[in-house]
Amino acid sequence: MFKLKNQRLLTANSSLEILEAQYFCAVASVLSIPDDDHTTRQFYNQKTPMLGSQIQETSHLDPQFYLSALINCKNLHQIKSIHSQLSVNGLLNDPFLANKLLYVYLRYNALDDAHNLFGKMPERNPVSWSVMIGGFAKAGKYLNCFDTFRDYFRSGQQPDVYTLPSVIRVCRDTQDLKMGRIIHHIVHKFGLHTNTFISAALVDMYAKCGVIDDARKLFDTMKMKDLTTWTVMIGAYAACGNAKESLVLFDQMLEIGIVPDKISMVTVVNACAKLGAMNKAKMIHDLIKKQYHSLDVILGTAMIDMYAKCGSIDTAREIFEKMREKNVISWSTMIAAYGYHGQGQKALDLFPVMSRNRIKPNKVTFVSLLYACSHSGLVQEGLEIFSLMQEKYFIKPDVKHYTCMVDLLGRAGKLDQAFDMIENMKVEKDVGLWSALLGACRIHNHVEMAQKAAESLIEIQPHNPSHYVMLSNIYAKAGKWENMAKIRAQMTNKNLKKTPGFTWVEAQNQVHKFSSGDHSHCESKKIYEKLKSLIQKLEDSGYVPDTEFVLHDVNEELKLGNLYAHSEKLAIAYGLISTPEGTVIRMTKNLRVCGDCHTFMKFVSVVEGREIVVRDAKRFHHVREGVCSCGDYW
DNA sequence: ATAGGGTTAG
Repeated sequence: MFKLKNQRLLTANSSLEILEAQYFCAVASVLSIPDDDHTTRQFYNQKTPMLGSQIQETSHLDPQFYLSALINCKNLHQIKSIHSQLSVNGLLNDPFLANKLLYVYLRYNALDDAHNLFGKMPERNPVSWSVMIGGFAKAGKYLNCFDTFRDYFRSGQQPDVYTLPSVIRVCRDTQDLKMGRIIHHIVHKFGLHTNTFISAALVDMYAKCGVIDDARKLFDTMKMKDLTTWTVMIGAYAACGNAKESLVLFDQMLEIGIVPDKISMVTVVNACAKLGAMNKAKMIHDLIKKQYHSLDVILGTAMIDMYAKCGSIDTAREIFEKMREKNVISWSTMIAAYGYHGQGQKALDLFPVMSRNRIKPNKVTFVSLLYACSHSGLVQEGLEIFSLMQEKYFIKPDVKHYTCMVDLLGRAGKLDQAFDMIENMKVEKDVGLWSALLGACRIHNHVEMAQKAAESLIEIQPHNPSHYVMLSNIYAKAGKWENMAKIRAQMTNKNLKKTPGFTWVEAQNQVHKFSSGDHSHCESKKIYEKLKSLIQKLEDSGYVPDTEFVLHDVNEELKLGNLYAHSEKLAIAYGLISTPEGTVIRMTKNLRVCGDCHTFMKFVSVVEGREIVVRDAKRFHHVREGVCSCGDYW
């Protein structure tokens, strides 16, 4: 029998039970756990078969015992309790124990306690330093991290494979490319470039600092590439808008026999979502099904997003339903999916269900909800959500929430109300916000307000040609030729040229990329012929293209190219895809915004009866600065 | 003992 602190007795019969009880008593006394805490007791008992043999009656002075106690700590209070006992028993001199204590403090985000301990540690070895440096890096305490790294350097130590990844991580998180390159230099100087931890961190750093080519160069020179390295590179391409290359790399990785884990699956699923490539999506899904019985939250959420963006909202919902654990991101993803599929009411319906499941909405959830309202014309509902968010959930609207509201009000024709909202908001106004207003002005032909919006856009981004084109078009429409000339002159003076927008289409398991007036595709001739005949069919049935916002002095061919740029994907689809008659065209983006394109799509779907998946050009990073005329609506 | 990669909006 063993006695606990509060003198209650614990009975044990078999030798194993004696060990269990012994272990539990010892742990409980160190951690100040009451002996009637059954859950905790069960937890420790489970560990007993492995650890029991190490436990002795004199465990209070046994470093090994404290080590396991530290590993099993459940809260900061317990850690502090151990800390003081280690201190009393003079065990802090043991670098193993002290380092573990330091590490555990950091794991519970007790940065100050950790730093304190670090300062008082009688003996600091390289592990202590790397734990502390890593802790600062993870916590986002960049200056502290660099300072400690420097001190470590100065204390006569060399940078090593444990400290450098943390420092490189800081360069990544602060987007400090300059420092990143310096560290890279140091890595070479100390001959550490063969370490995969360091190289993978460097590849990641370059990628997240926006120099993807440097990342790739380093990646290509690496002799030993492990799964993490591949994952970093695959994710990097997806993030910079070249998701196609992500999938190429993923295939290469599989080919050389590297088996993906959940994290790399998430990365490639994300790439598929960005591409909107349904066939690829299904292949990845099969691969995942083979390897895993169930989806974890993150992988499941990524899959919901992927299927929704590839056009299959139903499969997205199925996965959502099947997921055992769902967090706020899973719910927001599903809500957003209904939003851009134009099913605003279904998005709204999910909200109370989410609350019933005790998931607290965050600001992104509300962006998704408001977005859903604006794309389904649910004005009243949107206004209600907007005030609910502030009054019940105490979430302050940021510029994205306001953008949804401006979009919502603007599309509904309540332009003055939208403008008032912009005037009165206390958040910094950005490009997206003014673009939303401008879009609404275009729909409702409000020239004066459009002018204000375009001017604001130019003020924020004086070097973005698309804003000048917009303003010029607005002046042209209003017959303000002098103003228009001025704007055109400004464009010439600043040497601004219009950059094309891109679209992608997936046909027969291949992803094709197009831009306006682009003849680079190998089937280009066929595509343009098909396009021409489609346009002819359209015009025969009374379709009048909207030439209003095309630059006025461009030649006819360019004009046509611009107007129908994004029709190319239809054309290629008709040239290359064969699907059963009567299948409807599935869009990943709600179409109700533009009568022209909608009419066009509907018309084509009736005439041709084929299925394609079209992706929204605006989702791609390198398109963001471009001008998409018709593409805006797709 | 200490180090690198993952999910939602825009």
